[in-house]
Amino acid sequence: MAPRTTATPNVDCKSCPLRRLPAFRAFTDDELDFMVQFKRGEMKIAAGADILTANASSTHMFTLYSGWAFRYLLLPDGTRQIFNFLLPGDFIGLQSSVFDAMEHSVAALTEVSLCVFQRSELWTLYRQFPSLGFDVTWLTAHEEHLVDDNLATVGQRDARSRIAYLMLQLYRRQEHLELAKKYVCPWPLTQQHIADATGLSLVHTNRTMRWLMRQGLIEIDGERLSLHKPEQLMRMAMVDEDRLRLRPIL
Amino acid sequence: MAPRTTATPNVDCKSCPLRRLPAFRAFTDDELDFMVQFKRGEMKIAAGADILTANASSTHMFTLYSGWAFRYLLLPDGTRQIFNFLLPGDFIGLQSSVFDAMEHSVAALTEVSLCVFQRSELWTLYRQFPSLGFDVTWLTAHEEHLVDDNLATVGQRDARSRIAYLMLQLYRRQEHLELAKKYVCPWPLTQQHIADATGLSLVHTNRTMRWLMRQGLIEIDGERLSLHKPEQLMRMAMVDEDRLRLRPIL
DNA sequence: CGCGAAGTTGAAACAGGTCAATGCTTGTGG
DNA sequence: CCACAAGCATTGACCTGTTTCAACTTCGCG
Repeated sequence: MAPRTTATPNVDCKSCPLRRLPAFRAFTDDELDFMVQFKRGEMKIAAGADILTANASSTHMFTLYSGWAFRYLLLPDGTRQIFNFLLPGDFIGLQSSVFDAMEHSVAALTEVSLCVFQRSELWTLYRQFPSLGFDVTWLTAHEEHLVDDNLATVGQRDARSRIAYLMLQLYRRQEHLELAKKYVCPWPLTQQHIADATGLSLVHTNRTMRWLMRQGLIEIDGERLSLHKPEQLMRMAMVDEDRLRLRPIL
Repeated sequence: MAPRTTATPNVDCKSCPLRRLPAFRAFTDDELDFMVQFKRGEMKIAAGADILTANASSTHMFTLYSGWAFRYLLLPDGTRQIFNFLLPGDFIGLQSSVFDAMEHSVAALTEVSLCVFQRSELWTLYRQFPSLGFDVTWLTAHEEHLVDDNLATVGQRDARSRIAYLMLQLYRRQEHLELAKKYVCPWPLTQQHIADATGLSLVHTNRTMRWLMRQGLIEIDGERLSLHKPEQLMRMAMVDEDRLRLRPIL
């Protein structure tokens, strides 16, 4: 599928179902009015395609509306580090707006739909709606926090722990968005994605996942992940209960 | 040395020598006026002491004025992951302002002096000076980028590469601040810091550093690091020339 | 002069990486 | 409808980078 931009939005921000989720803070009418005209359209990207490419400057920014994406970097030796996975409501491309260009790329993991914003309008947003400017900072700080967590995972945890951690984190985030419940969630990742996110080799990722399955801790069937013993997984992954936050969405 | 706050600033923002560096963007008079009254005082923290502690909410934010600090997390099993090192001009404690509390801690690596800001005033900053609000986002995005790099390093590089990378990065940042030149720079880190930042064991960190020294690639004497063959180090660390950016400072 | 923090080194164990082969789907074109 | 290719998952055998344990040194400092 080719990327496609629709000039006339199919979804009006004011009636956006994503925005209505209890996970997201309510906007004022003025803020919503601004968002409506800030939004430039919508766009679909096929699974596997890049949304933004490292070192290329883009004139657009996006909010992920549906599907999964991931931020990553290709190193000179050909290995790929995935920094984190993006779920609906996540903002994409801020770095390319704040600096000239980004140092990393963003790719669609599944087919993805995006709300499109004009980079040149970002400054207007800061000027006219300080509250939205603050939201942009919030989202950036939040994403940094996710990367921090991933760094702690890759730096300090062993293979079992890393994979358990990743699964718990992605389950939690989906649960928060009401995309999952009862420790069962969509799971579009290949083992290669998991390997690249956790810094493990593909082979060892496979072995470790098989081990987790044999222990009856997890189960994967098709694109569906079940966490069978969440408490035990959490102990293994050394995660504490982490508070869910009310968050902004653009 | 006990933490100490001086009510009357010794350094007026308007004549701040740090701010004058070519690395930092020039502020307008209005912005400077605002900063003067935004700043609440100064503070010194002894080497080794925490500046901010995980899960504790602080009413303050800081700009690092002199010395080194680092952001870190203690995992339940006692290991420590250092997310990144902070140098003069870096902003500290945004996460604790944007969320309720931070998930990580920040410690002084050397003795440190800080400019102190009131968290409750942050909102005023966004409202009255969109340009400064944008700067806060800039700094947050920039820090995220640093963590991204560190994650790619820990996830994909081997021991030699990780340590070479860390040294090059810290040299570059110091050079940018005119704290170093000719591939020689201050180096207050212990091997334990390096180990915790790179996700290596202390012993292996030591062996790897010795190896780098025996190869004549680096030299450490006291608190001074020399990079003897920067091109070779860069190849080993797989770093490309990275552009230096004009950055804001608060 | 002695103590603690930081650095150094050897030896042994092991977690995880690499290489290589195999199987299982799924889609596609003849 | 079958054959074949391509992507993904799986497994064995072997190898090595890194960890662990333990000892010993060096240095700064009270």
